[in-house]
Amino acid sequence: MARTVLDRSDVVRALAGVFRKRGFEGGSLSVIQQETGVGRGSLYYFFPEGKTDMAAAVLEQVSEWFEERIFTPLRTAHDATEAIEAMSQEVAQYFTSRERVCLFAAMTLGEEQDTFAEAVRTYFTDWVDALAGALRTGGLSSQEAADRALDAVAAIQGGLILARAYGDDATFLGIVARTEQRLLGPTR
Amino acid sequence: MARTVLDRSDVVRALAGVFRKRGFEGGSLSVIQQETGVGRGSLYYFFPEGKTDMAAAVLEQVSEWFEERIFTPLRTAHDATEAIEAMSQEVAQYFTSRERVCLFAAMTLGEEQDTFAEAVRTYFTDWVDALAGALRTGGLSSQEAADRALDAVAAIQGGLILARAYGDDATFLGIVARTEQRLLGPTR
DNA sequence: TACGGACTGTACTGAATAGTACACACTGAA
DNA sequence: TTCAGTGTGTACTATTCAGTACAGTCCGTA
Repeated sequence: MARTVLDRSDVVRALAGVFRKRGFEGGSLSVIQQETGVGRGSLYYFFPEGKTDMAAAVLEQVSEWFEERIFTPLRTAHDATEAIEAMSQEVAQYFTSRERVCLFAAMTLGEEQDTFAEAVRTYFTDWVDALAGALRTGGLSSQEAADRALDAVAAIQGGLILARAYGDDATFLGIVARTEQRLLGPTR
Repeated sequence: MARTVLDRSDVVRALAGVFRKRGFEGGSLSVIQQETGVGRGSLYYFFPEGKTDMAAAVLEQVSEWFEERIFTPLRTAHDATEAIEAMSQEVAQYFTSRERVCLFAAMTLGEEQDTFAEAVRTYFTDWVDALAGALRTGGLSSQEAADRALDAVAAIQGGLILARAYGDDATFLGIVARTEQRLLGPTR
């Protein structure tokens, strides 16, 4: 009976797509089955705990991507300006190619809130802290760096909401560009 | 059999609470019944189309609140600074007393996206346009006003996400305060 | 060739789901 | 005191849901 053989990370990628489109609660097992082409058997083989396991795996994959492409570069940067420009570019490309949805932000809503509270907090604090570190490297005070970093991450997340509301990438890209300017701008 | 008699706006307010806590998909009819104390019969009496009707009614009520307390004051303001300070205060109080959830933002996710796309777009454009108008009154160029207004609304929305992620109102209030400063700050 | 582990599809179960039907109860007006 | 209108609670249905069970299949190794 077995037809196509997939490995776990393929399934996780497919799941991420479903969750981005339909939300975590909206993506029922039947929908997941249909849209990923992965059967019920395989789904429960890979994720014995069901949907919760699936969401955790997806979040972990997203987390790894950000760690590798955003957080670590920010942390190890010698040139703050370069690092922040790189972040903007990566972020812009990442979200415009993924339905303009941040799955961690989506997990702050609804029932699943509690289940993933810690993972969500870690994701955002990692981002904010890494960015603040780069800003301090660039010569900002600790307080100023922390504030700007927090504001920047908020602006990006809010930008995604507006981009979805407007059905428009340009809005998001504009926000990211101005956020970058503000991060690199002079102290008041 | 009938016990308590409610009117529609009470029910809508109760529904808003449920949707904020559990999300739109998460709030099943049984949960809604239980948490609002409104029976199935009444629910379908007030909202014949079911959950879609309920969500529409909730969004309309939120919309009216913002129109009255935020958008109209911004539009009719003579003193831009005052109007923007008032907006900050209203927004801060509104969201901290409502689970830090913007229901319109929540509707940009998941299945319900398409159903309410127009209402969501209207809500955000109304806000951004009203704010941009106030900024122009304050002496900013059209372009600068539009950019700052968009960035401010994005910052507020992103601030809500971070506040939920951190389980912390202070984060949100800080973001709102700095957003206000940026709105009122000098042109570069 | 045989065998075990990794993987897959399908048929099933009990619980929960949205929505319907309807009898009932209050209220104000005639 | 009747009556219509506005609500309200409950029992019901058909559907969908997450999760289980299990037989079947492919692949690498010996």
